[in-house]
Amino acid sequence: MNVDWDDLKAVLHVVRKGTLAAAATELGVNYTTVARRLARAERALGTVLFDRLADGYRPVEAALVVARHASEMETQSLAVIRGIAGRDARLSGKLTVTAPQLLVGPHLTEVIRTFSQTHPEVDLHLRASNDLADLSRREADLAIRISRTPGDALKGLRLSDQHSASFASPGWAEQIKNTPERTIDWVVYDALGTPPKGLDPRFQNNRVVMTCDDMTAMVGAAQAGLGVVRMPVFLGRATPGLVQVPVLPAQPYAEIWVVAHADVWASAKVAAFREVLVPYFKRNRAVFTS
Amino acid sequence: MNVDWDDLKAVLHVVRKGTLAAAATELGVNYTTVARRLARAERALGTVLFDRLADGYRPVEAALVVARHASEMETQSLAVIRGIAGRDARLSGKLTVTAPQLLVGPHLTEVIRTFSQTHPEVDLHLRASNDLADLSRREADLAIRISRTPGDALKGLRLSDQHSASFASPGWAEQIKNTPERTIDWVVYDALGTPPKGLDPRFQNNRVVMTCDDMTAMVGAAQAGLGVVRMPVFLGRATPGLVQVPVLPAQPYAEIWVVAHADVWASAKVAAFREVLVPYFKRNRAVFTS
DNA sequence: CAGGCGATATGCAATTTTGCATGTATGAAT
DNA sequence: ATTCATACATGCAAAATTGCATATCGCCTG
Repeated sequence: MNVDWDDLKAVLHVVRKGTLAAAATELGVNYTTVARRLARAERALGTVLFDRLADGYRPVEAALVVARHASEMETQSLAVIRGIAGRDARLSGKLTVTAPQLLVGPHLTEVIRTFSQTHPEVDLHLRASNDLADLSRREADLAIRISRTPGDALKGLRLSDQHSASFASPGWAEQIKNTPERTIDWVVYDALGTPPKGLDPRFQNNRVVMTCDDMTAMVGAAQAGLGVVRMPVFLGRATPGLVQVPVLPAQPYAEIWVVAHADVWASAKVAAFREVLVPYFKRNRAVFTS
Repeated sequence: MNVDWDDLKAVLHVVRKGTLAAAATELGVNYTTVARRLARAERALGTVLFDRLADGYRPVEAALVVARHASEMETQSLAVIRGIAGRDARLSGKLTVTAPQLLVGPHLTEVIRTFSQTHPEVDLHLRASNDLADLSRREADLAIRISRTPGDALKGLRLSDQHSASFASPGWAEQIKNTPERTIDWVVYDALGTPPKGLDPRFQNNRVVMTCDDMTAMVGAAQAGLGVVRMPVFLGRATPGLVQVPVLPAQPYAEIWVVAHADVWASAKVAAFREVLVPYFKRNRAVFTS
């Protein structure tokens, strides 16, 4: 009575994805192989695990039992990878950093330049991304996030306060200055849907002209003169074609954090990167706050 | 960054056993294979895991990290096996029962006869053994133990009280009856080392003639007339060539329990076996107590 | 009701993994 | 010093696993 651990992994992925093909893609093998691993697992456990349907493999209850434990095994295997990475004392090899796209251009490039001059042996990968890269799966070693929460198993350090303010094209700035009573168009986040709270009382007429789910796009819209956008002050100031407008006074915004999984926080490369990153943000605090 | 789970298993076993050959035996593969799996794991993790010494593989610290997590993976894989076995509703297939050797002859054979007549489809395996079969590893589904403790993750049911008393060969019985003042020789467990507490005050001269670590051997010694042995009453009464002697009055002894891992306790075959076992001991309570 | 899509099944060949046989090194016992 | 036992290293052939090409099945759409 002995099961192949990798067969359990196959069961786990088929339970998760529902089809052989999807599971195979995740596992990086041919789906035929997945089918055969399932068959082997069923033989080893002496029980049927899936109903073979025309539209996929449907797990029977026993497969859910397997998947529950296999999932815990996966957690442990990820912990192995992090544990090894976290003990890595070399200042060489791969280091993956993830950061919001908009922070990269104006700021991180400079941090990265300094870092790679100091540590030329490190093979630095940057994932510019807004989705939270999964630090548990070690898709990135270190993340720079605009958020107050470091997350559960993660360790973090606050890099900087931030303020936001309202920015728009010079045309809008002119109009707002000259005729503050005219309607002001806003481009806002989907999640909000309305112009921000805390507007200066001089400006009474505000409406939303567009909502959007991506700040890069909103910056583009603002540059094109579509309306006013609330954004972090570092971004508005650094974006050509935008000027600050007094509609929304500067107000606190989400802080900037650097976070990593606790297991890899102390590793040499991650620590070395922090040693460049933290002083940079300390020096440039004025850029992020009003 | 992806590790083969079975490679982690290889690391675990080599850490535990210290040599390729020993780990290979446990894994049921050739040691060459183990060596290659370690090499693959080291390549995948990008770190050396073992010092290759002439007298074995010595784990470096990173290997201990791996082993810690792999051990947890092993626990989960065992839980899978038990979880599947525990859901098994069939009254067919393999069922492994373990019991102390000395209970088998006089009693369990009858239980087994009844069980296998009622459930002829069950492939019953009996492991007569004194060492606690590892119910976590499912080396047995169900254990009959002489002990008060069901154990940690185990579920149990008390089958019977037990009393012990002193037994010896008819020659000794004669001598004890006629000349109670003469020295009485004892054969006792290693763990004790001295004649039992609670002797009848009529018998003042007692000495240990031999200590032993196995009850079967002690029974043999008693039959051969070496001395008096304290044993469960069911055993003394059922053993030809032994008679009870009044040196040690009957006194409580370890209870008889049936235990199983909680995961498999409710499975059909284990439940069915209990349904024969428990009434048998209920009916025969008098055989085990004085 | 024909055709296309998405999903699984299966035979066969390529590749990978495994085991065996043999060789080497080290330390303990004679 | 020699021998023996134990443990690892490696080349090669056998066995097992894998991927590919192709076939099949059911469903939805037009």
